Amino acid sequence: MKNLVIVESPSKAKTIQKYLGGDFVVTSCMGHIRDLPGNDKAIDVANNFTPVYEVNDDKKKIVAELKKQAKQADVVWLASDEDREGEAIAWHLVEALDLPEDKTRRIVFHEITKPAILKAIQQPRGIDTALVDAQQARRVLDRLVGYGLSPVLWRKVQRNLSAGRVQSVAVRLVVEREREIQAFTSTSQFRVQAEFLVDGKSVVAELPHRFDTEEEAQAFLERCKGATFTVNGLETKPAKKRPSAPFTTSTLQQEASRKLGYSLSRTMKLAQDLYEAGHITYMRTDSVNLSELAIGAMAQVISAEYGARYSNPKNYTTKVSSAQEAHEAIRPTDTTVRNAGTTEAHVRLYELIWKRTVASQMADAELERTIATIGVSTISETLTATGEVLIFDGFLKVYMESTDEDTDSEDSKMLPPLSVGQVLPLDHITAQEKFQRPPSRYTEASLVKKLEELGIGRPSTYAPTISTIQARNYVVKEDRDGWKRDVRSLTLRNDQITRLVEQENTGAERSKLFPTDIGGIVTDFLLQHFDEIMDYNFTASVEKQFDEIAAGQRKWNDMIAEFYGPFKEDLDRTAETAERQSGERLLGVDPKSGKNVYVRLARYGPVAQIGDADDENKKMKGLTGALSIETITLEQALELFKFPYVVGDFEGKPMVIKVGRFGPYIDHEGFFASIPKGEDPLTITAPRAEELIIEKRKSVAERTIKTFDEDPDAQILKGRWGPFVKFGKRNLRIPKGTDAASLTYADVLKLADEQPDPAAAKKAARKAAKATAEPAAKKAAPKKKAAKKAAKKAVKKAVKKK
DNA sequence: CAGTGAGCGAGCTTCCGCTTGACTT
Repeated sequence: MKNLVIVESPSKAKTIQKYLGGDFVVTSCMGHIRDLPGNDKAIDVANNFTPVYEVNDDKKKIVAELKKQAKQADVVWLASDEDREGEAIAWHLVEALDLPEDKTRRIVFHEITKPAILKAIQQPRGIDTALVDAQQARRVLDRLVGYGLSPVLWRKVQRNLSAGRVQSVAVRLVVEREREIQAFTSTSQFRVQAEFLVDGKSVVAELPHRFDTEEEAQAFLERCKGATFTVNGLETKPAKKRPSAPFTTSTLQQEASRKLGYSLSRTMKLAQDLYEAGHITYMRTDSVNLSELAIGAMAQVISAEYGARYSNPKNYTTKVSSAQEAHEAIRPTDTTVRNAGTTEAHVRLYELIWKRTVASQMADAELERTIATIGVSTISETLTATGEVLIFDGFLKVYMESTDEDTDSEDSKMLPPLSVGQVLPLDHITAQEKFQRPPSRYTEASLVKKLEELGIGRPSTYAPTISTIQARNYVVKEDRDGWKRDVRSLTLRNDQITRLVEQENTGAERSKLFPTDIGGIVTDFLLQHFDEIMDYNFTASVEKQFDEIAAGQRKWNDMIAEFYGPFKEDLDRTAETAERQSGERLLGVDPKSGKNVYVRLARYGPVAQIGDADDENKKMKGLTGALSIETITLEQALELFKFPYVVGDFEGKPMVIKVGRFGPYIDHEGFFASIPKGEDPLTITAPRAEELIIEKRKSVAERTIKTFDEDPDAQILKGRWGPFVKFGKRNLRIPKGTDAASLTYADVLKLADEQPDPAAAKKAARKAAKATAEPAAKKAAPKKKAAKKAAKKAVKKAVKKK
């Protein structure tokens, strides 16, 4: 073999193989191959923060294979991405594969096109060790921060929690936004709009200022009685709309969320599939750059399809300062392909990418905006009517970006032809009460947008980060019901003023991010003791230092040492002095018992408590639904203690309303039915409870394929991925091609025997760990760690085998 | 899933960023 080329992704390897031909073998390493081990030996703090790297467990096979191939090759070309992480991957490959310098070449390209690859081969270089050092600084800093802060949280707040440079700031954003919303008091104003009828067409004009009170609005309408309305001025201005830049990871996530309603992980999975099938370029990118080839190809498609006037070839420059631009923007690999993808969801995402990319290469839309000033004979103030006419649609023919804010500005309409001095016949004037909107809650995608603006996180981590903060229960993605409020309006028609009070729904949310109590408590705790890391500019400031390291102006160990000194002091001081955080609040006094009522975070979550901590007869109830420690009232807390109660009898047995870990439910002598969110468990009626029990029975029956007389704990059920056997607490898989309904109890026992029991495996692994650890414990501690690791592996293996 | 919450204490948890599959009830 003459040449071995190593890239990061197998799909990329396949494409490049086509461009390079027979003298080259192109293969992939699947991203990072080595990393710090997950223990406290990973960084030798006392020795200049020297990191210890290990080949990742899931990369051992790949590394072995690459090593073999590298030995046989004359030249090894390291073609990992052209950024900090990519440079580090190349360096780790040199180290892990023992590559001799004289047969190793480092090459880079930021687009996968034949000319770019061939050019790169002509310009090989060595490893940029300064850039590698910048990556090491990044890696070590993140480990020190994450593994430094998390244990403090275990001690001071709750077990299994985590903190880190990226996730903790993401949570902070959600927590602070929620507090802004809670603190927001919505004031209203009256907006005045007049509607005229000109040749059967409606012209809507607005008073530029709003009234704070109904009385002022009323007074204004009174003054408009009997007035004539005349066009005082007409002004037309040309305007342009520009297409948006092609997609990056973050903008794709935002648009797929807004236009298609996809979650981050769904979008990324679909994009990955399209990428692997060769339909789109790489989907984890921060660049809006398009290759020259792509721009040329698109110009042809646009001219052919829409006419030359619609084509406006151009490249975009990124506005994101943290961008490393190792790849192109996300675009179709072949613009002539209008449809791609195997499922409806894939097709829709591809279409979105196609339209966005093509639109980016099209001409601006041209508009004409008209502003008419309308005088009112009885007063000095004027009304304004605005209209918009599309002169040339340009890129709008293909694509229009949507926005996060669902503004209630009416669509800009066309105005009928008007002339100065023209008298407009009034149909009516309405003063409508308009409430100020509180800041909007984050969606997954808008939180990513915010993080990107702050330079926090990378395209490959946006979706996982948002998943992590939900997995840790710092943040929940939920729908919330709104509430009704009165909206007043006054309408002047035929010199008569009528007043109307209508109800509107407000505050309803869909798929928005809400902080949990634990999210709030952890954020406050970290802000109090580690304000530097929680600062929204922390990442930007360390990034600047990483850049200095990359430029060779600074040694990475020095930078880390400078950071770690004060950080370690904060860690130690906090561990020693900080009290355990429970978010406890005293709500007031229970009128029945005269005891204090508290809310706080207990072991299994937030609780309300009647009685002080040392009260032997204190009572506790878990907080349910949307109740939170921060906002719960005394009345709401006392309501919780009304459970459990009997709502009525059904089939001779009582229906008891209870609140469990997963919310309110009906206990019908051991048969459980949840009370849906949005229904108040305190006012539920007996007939409704019966209905819920019957519904639940039906769904259980539908789910059940077969039961066994021999063992009521064994059932064949329908699951999300087809039929499976529920065997006590275990779930057994049914081999492909087996008719689930025909399984006998003996078959079930056989399946149980064949398939490993993860719980038992875990137990066994623990035991094994203990057995090996105990004799070693006398001598040396490190061996104990090794045993633990072995145990962990054994569990993983046992579970995997299944 | 389904009434938990004391106290003791063993054993455990955790970061960010680069990649795919394997797997999910």
